[in-house]
Amino acid sequence: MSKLVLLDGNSVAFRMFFALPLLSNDQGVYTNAVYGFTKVLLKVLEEEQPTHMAVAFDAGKTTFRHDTYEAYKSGREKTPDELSEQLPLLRDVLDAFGVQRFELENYEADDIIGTLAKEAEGEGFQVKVFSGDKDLLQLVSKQTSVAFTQKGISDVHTYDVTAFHEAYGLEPAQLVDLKGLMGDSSDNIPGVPGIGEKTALKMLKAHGDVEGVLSSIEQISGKKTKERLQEHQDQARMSRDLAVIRTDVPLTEGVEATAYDSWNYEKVVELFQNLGFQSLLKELEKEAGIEHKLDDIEVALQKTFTEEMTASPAALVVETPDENYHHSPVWGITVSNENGTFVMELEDALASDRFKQWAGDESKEKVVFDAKQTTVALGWQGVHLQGVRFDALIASYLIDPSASAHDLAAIAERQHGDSVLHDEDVYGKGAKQQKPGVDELAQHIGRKGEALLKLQPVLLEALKANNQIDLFESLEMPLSLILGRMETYGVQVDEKQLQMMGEELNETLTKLEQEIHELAGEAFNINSPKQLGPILFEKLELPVLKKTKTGYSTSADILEKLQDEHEIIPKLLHYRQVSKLKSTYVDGLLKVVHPSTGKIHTMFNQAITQTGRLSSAEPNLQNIPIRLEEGRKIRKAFIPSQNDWMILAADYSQIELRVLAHMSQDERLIEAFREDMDIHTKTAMDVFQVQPEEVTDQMRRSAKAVNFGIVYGISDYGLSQSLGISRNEAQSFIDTYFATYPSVKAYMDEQIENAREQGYVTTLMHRRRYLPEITSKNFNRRSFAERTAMNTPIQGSAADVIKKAMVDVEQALIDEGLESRLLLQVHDELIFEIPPHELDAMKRLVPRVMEGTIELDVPLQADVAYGDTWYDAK
DNA sequence: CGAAACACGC
DNA sequence: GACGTACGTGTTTCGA
Repeated sequence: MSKLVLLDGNSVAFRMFFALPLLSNDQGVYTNAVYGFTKVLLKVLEEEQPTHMAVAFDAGKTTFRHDTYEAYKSGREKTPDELSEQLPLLRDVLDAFGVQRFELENYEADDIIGTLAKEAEGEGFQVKVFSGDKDLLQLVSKQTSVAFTQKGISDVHTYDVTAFHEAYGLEPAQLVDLKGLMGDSSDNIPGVPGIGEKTALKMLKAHGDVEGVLSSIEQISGKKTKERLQEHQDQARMSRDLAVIRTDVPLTEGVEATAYDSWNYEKVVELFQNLGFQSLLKELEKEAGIEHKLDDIEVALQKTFTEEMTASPAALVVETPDENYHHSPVWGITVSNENGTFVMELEDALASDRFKQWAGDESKEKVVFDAKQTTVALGWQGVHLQGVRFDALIASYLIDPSASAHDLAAIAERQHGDSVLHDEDVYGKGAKQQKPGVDELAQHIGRKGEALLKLQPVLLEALKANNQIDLFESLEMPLSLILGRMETYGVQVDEKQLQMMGEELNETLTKLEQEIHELAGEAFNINSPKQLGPILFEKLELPVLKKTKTGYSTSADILEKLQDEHEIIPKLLHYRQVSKLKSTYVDGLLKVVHPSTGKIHTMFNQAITQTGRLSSAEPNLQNIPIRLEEGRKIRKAFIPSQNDWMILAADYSQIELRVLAHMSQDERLIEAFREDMDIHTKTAMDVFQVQPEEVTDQMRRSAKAVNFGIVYGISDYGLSQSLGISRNEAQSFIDTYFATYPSVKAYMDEQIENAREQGYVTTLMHRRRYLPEITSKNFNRRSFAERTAMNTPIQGSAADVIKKAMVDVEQALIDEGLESRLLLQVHDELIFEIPPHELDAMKRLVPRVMEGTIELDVPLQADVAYGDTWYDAK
């Protein structure tokens, strides 16, 4: 059967413009709307497989609708220049794809679509319309369905007759009558004042259409409604007419001209190159099965580690194909220096004393990508690596943490075109990963070594230009070695303890499961929100407070509001909590215990967060439960690795707010910290203007939430959610806070100003975060960038401080000849294991070093706790 | 295999 | 007038 796909060009481009960040290509032309439009087009062509296709555009400013109603679509904001300059490009896109386009003076795109759809229907076509707004829904019929993009590119809602009935309870043709009565503010269609969607729907269900309603005014209930209908009869008729999509537009060509065959590969490639659509080009190549070939480089496959390989500096690659370098095999080693590029099998390298000596020689300079991975991977092979001077991963991350893919291939591509293939393209991914033949492997990892050597001076220059040499050399590089040691050393886990807890949790789960099924009256999978939703909100008829895009929301904050509605709720909440503990923390941790040592070796990612914080993965040891006692018990399973040793934890008190006090120079905040006051109580006193003894729990809770918001850059909405208050109240809290601490306000404004002027904000130690969206026309994007501008210097500087403390603590341990070991970092907290005889020394040393690592205008404070397990270090 | 929903920490 | 709202990691379910 023939299938015609019709796309509303302006409205899709408009949606995409606001949905996507303001991208521009290398000539400075904005391309986000074109990009989004192209994505939609590609998707439509692939998924719909149309035999016929056309895109309609609005032409000119005025249409026949303005003849009947001058104010049609008035009051709309002018199309931003950034968008209108993209519209001509859409035509190039369509031409390259060989898609017919239509536009006609005096008519809107909607009318062209209506006309083509009608004609196609007459010829027995199946028709599908794509648009960014709902006006076109009136075209829905047996043969025609209408899809509109909600937000983003992938979120598309399709309406056929059935779906339309379900959504509106009307016939598609009645949509115009609906608009006739209720109007449409976006098109400035007046409708009947005072009549909204509810009333209009009710009347239409009873009387069919606008005429039907008007001729039975007497039967309409409600005096006001009656009066309004009487008074605005003509306006209702006119509004209805305005909403009607024409199906008789005098097009010069009809459906036969929209026949679609396929697109021309060369033309599309050229177009994408001009527009700078790298990712789309890649997709094209993949689909066309075009393999990315690079010219072979000269690589020497070595059996022995020769003298010429020891030249300094050298790039070193230790190829670990699995993401987890603690367990990954090593597929090969590259050394690249002035004498050439050399690749060795691991076994051959390990058999070479000269290699081990070279690796351990501090004076032999090594350039690597991911110093921690390289050092740790060699460490597991019994090779002690020293002399690592430059880590391209960390350099790239410091230069711009947002540069999404910090993999060598991507960095090399950015700096000097593609010279390294992506691991995925060489090895395959997931279950399909495979070790290639020696020659292919040698080429691949040889290229990595060469790229590294070339990259190093370029990245170094960029670091210099950013004033980040000190940050790089004195903070992040030393830190990466420390993190590597922490990871390799690992944390001891009491497996028996975990297993016991697992059994207890299982019993609780079985019991709760039974009770929940009983209360629900049927058995179902409690872990499935999709099954749980209907049970709660249909079967048990609990009030629906929030929906997700796929169904009912059953998240904890919603369930908490339903606590008293049904006794199943508390049990559900408990079930969720216990099930999380069991799966993530008991089973999850047991799964990653190293079989021979009984230890857990996490990986700290030093190059991922946008603020400069670390993250931890496989397992994540930065989110072990603490808030609720039941979960906190998990910490009993984290124990010292040697008999009689202890766990010692030291955490900074309010480090972010102290950093804020220092950077903003706010006198009240500085004073509060100098006098060591409880900061939330102090904030409550200042904001509510009360004496210390008048601060209620509620006041302190509110103040704490506001401080939390300051630290994490949450919005008025976020604050309102966490306090369970309205958005307005939340906003007025924030306003009062800023009025109370004017220097903080000034500081925040200054950060936003910085971001606007330089494009980025910085931390105490020159860490950087770019915020291009600070100038976005999209309110959300701009607001988010503004909050980020305020928050990143605070959170990022706090991250700087604790990172420096880690470097200092490690040095102090060496200087003092202590055996205590740093195990973990949890953002504002350091965790050690210590021999008992070092307890007194560590109790003094750790806070002293942490507090003294940097001098601010407020004192830093670190509190120490210790015990036999992590649980007891409280 | 990837997306969505949910939950844990800071 | 609506937008969709700290980050990062991990588990489970579910549909392609």
